[in-house]
Amino acid sequence: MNVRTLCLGILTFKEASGYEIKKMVEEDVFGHFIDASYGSIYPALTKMMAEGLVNVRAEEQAGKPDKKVYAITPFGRQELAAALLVDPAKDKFKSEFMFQIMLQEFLPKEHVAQIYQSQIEYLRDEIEKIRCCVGDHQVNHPSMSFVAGFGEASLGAGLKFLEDNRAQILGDETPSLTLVDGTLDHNKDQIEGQSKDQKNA
Amino acid sequence: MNVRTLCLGILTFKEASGYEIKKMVEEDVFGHFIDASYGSIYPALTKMMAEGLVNVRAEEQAGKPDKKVYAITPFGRQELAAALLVDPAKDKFKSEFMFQIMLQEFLPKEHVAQIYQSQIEYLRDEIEKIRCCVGDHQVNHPSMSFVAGFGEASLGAGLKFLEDNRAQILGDETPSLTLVDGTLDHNKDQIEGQSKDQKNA
DNA sequence: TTGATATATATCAATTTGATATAAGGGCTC
DNA sequence: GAGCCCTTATATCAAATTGATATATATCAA
Repeated sequence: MNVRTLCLGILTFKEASGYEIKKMVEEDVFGHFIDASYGSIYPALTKMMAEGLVNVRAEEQAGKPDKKVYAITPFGRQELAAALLVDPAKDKFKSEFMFQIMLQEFLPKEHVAQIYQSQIEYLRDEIEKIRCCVGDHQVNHPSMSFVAGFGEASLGAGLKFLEDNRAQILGDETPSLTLVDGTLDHNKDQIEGQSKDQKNA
Repeated sequence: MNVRTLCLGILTFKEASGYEIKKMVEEDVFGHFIDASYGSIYPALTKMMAEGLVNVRAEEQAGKPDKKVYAITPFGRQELAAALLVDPAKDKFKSEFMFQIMLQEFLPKEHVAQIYQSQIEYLRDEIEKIRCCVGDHQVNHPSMSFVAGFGEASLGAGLKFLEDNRAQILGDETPSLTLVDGTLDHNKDQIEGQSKDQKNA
């Protein structure tokens, strides 16, 4: 599946600008199983406009550049339906965190402890975001709550595993605290010595 | 993280050819959280050889082309350690299956039923593969069993969700086996319209 | 015998990423 | 009231990566 199909699919839920589509695949329920960058979204929309799969409405805005709001056309829906009628590709999960864990022997203990904690916090955040999505925003769409439920289940199980098997990787620190109320906080073996200005490669 | 780092990481476990590295990211424990294609692996190995990060040993084989077995050098290990000392990028999960489910209204019912069943079987296979990996093959490496455990937990929860929430997407077919202790409740009356079994591949 | 599958390396067009440029507005602080 | 960062918004582009294909041989099955 390519970015074209992805954009068409999103536009069936509501009309949107390229910028908004990007936000949706970053933050919305969509974000948990699809991905795309500006560099592919904008050209895809331009091309699909020329082909009549979408149409545009320029929304003038004080100061900011005009927002180009795209909407899917009947022809676009037709193309989408055709593009979807294939066996979906296998799920793909990428995790640099897991890669680093596999190679922990090459890393300072403090680094491993730090990324482990960050990963736990990241997963908690993601789960929280899904719950918010389902709560406030209209996840009236039945398949949306299904997809959200799946994400919550998977991420929840992963999080629980990380919480339960900390000792396997980090030796022992914070042994069994999560049982009380779920708020583990104090790492007696401090990580504070390290700066946290590491950049992604 | 790029393919270079990925190859170096894998080569710390054992020396391997480009072909074998590809197999490893396809089938081994690695396969559950990293990915790479021939088109990126081969050039990466060639370049890293020129840079002294790996070295090669040509293994002659009857008939087949010589196998070029790559091994990581001390300099390669040094570079790997440096490349790993960054905040890992966010996990990324891609699922065309979920995308199709979100857009099920554009798809024939039978197609949805078919991909749903395939997805369940696919997840069962993946979990089985992980268990095999841990069983026979040497997952002596402690972090390998950790990573395998994480995968099993996440995939297992996802699989259970699909099994338990079938009705939410497919209407009703194959209704109740998991209902004994399950949390889902509001399934009193079902539409018994179609009970065709679809076990197509 | 034909076809399919597996080992093995390699290339390359097409797609996609990730970073950057441009431009205006708002908010923060000092 | 200047400096700075963040957000909205579109767009481009080098570099990385994919996915498909080519080449060659061996084996197994129909």
